Amino acid sequence: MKMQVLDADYVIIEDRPIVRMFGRDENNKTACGFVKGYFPYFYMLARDGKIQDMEKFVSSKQDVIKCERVMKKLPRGFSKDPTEMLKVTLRNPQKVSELRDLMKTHPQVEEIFEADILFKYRFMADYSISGMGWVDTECADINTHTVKTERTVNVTKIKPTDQPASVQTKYMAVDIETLSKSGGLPNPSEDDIIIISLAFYPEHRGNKSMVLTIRGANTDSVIRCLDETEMLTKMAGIIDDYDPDVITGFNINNFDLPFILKRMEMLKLPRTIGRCNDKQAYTKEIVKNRVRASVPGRVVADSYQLIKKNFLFKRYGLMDVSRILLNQEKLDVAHSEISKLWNSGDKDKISRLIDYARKDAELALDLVVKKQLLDKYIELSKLSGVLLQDSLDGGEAGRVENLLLREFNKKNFVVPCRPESSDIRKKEQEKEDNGLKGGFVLTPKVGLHSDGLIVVLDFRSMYPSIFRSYNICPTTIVKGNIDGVETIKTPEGHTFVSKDVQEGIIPNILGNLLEERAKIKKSMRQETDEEKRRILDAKQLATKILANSFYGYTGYTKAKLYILDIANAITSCGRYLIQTVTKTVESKLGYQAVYGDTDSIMVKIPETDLERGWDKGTEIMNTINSELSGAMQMEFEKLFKSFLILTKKRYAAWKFVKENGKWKDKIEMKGIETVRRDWCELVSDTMNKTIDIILKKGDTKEALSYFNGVMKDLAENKIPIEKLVITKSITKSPSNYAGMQPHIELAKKMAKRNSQDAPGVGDRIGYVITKGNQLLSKRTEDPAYVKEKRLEIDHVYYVENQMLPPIERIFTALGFSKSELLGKGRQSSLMEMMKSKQTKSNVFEGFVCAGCGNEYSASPLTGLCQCGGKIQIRTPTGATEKITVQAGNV
DNA sequence: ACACGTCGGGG
DNA sequence: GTGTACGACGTGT
Repeated sequence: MKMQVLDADYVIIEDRPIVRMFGRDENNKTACGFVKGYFPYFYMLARDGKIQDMEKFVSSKQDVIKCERVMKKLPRGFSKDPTEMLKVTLRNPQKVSELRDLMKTHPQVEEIFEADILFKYRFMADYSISGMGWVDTECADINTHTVKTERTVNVTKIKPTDQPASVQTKYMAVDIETLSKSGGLPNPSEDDIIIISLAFYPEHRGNKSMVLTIRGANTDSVIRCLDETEMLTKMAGIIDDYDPDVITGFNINNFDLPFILKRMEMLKLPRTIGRCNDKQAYTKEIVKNRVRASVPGRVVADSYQLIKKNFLFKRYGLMDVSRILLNQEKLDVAHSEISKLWNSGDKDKISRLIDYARKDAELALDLVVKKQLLDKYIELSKLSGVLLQDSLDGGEAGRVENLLLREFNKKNFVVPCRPESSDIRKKEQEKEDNGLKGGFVLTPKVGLHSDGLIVVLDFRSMYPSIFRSYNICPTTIVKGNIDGVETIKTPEGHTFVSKDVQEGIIPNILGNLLEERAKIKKSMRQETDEEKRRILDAKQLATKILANSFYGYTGYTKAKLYILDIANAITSCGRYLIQTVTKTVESKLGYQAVYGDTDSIMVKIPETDLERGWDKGTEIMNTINSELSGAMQMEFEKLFKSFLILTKKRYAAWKFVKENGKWKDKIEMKGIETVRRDWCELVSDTMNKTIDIILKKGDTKEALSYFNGVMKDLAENKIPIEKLVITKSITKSPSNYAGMQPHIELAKKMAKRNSQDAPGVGDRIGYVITKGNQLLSKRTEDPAYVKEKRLEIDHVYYVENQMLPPIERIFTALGFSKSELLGKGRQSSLMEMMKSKQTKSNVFEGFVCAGCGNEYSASPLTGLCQCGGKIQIRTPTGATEKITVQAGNV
């Protein structure tokens, strides 16, 4: 039997572990393979070579079934030869941590290795099995009541294999409706579930979705239940019947699944909604307010969490998300409406609620299926080895570690245990003291560059390439002196043995990943099938993500292979390289590098024609690359027609790329936010428009006058109130807020006016700021109320608190002052004026009256001479310049 | 600039 | 389960 590994765990039968692999076989049948006879083990290194003492002690321990002397290579620091250590094999995985902790206190134990690896991952690593990977087995079918899969086998041989056929993954979405007795969010210990909706892909017995309810009609896809117990029992039955691989839903990890499981527990129903009868599904609070669900044999993929990780939106509600991503509308029912509809006794109203619930499940499903949200995670699992569930929930460190374990073991190295919390504190301290310096950021030539093109050059896969070209790895690092071995020194003096002596494991992994990525990208270019291209794209993205994780991993204090010297070696090489390139560009080629960050450089060329700029860019790239080693190369892929840089890490550019011989343009922004949830729409609109004018017309004055116009409209109440609405949400009952918060004050006000329709806990509330002399929080108002009562908007607030902070940054970079933004004319302070005059070779000497010629060393506050004449600046040449001096500026 | 706390999604 | 622990955005000395 061949099968794809969707999930894995183990059970103890007759005091022995049995590994279980869940998935689908080559005939698309759900399958479970039992593997017997595999046992947990770990390694111990003796202090001062006193291995026999340690051996004697540990072999006497209960549950130790084997104790062997083995030759293994140590993971930290280069050593030519392996070291003798003890491999301890146990009967029961659950006893490993106990024995490990005991041995840690033993005086003859120097270090323990690989004693914190999950048993399923220990097994998978030893047999080179990856999550979502395929295995080929020799096996015998068995009958058992412990698992529910269509095919269950005892595996006698297992090895990884290529995918034999495409299987159809089954997805099911869940959504529940509940009523809250207490107001606020429903609570499973007191509120019951009234509706459960399920959506299926592919369809389930001809149904795209089904709804379970305890009120309303009984139709084809609506099942009327007597009570909650029957409803939950039927739900479990449908899950068994449909047997999904992936369970999804919108925020199921933090709401629906914990709620369902808690209700099942309270109603004493078995929570065996996974693929086995001996383990129940459960949810666990990881950190406060963060719950993770686990269903044996299946994968829980929360569409809300996936979208939040993969897309940048202002809001992540199901309503907003399905509108943007699916172009579909949610059937909106306000929370307060749910109980009204439910208790109305009206068939149509209840069926509206049922439709609403059905649609929510369908949308949650569509998000995962149509937007292919799992593709990337499936590829990350295949590459790194972790199970799909862990690819979805876990971070980068877990993936890197899983891959490192496999590759270290293949080359006869052992992997250290995860550091204890005391070690982590030490490492954090060390990191703080010695520091981990990041990339080099070129001081930007602030302002707008539109008088020529900007050639943008990037190092491709900079950090992974540095690992490779300097053979950087925990296994190759050399501390102190080493004789007779060829080494490579980084510019900052970190030393590694050369590749010919021993190739580092990380450089080797990265070499494979980068090579794989290049291959995938090549086949992508030839692939015409849309579906296949998408998969290839997910694959290349996964190789990139994984390759880029290694640098961060070495500087992560909780990593098994945290080595600050390595992280620093990487960044220092990066800084050296980008600075070398800058020198080449500026000294040798004579161009100006207007900006650069870590692995990129923006070069200004005196050329406005895109085609000629492209040739020039290619020429610059070639010159740079001819001076770099083969492993480190720069790429030239884009030109900026105009470039507005505000500060380090903040810029906007009008980007041009050549695709299939055609130019494509786009506004690219870094570090400049135009959308933020606490900004009203006017801010985002104005910012985008301003940046557009600056970049596309290169006309800063027009941008300024556009902005002045908006400010004028604001002052004259010409801006539609919708554009001024600020939205925040109420998270707890208004009386529980300690401080004064604008939106909470409004909620209170609205409750006083009309308690029925007032926003409550969990609601989002939109407000505007009105004029008045009370505290700001007291001047928040409901936009509808403002319209109705014709209240005045506090435009000063909107100018100072909303519009200016972000937009001022842009204009300051262009040399405009705040007063110009406000449309009051140039009004820079005299101090600034003096400074700027001095730099322009006109040495400032004082002030002189344009009327009577009277001299002043400081300007009168009025800006006018006693005679009434205008004050001007006096310079040694006698030249004067007209300035408007206004009171209050000195 | 920085540390510290809260909120998000769901009904 | 041989185990790990969110991230963005807000406020506040």
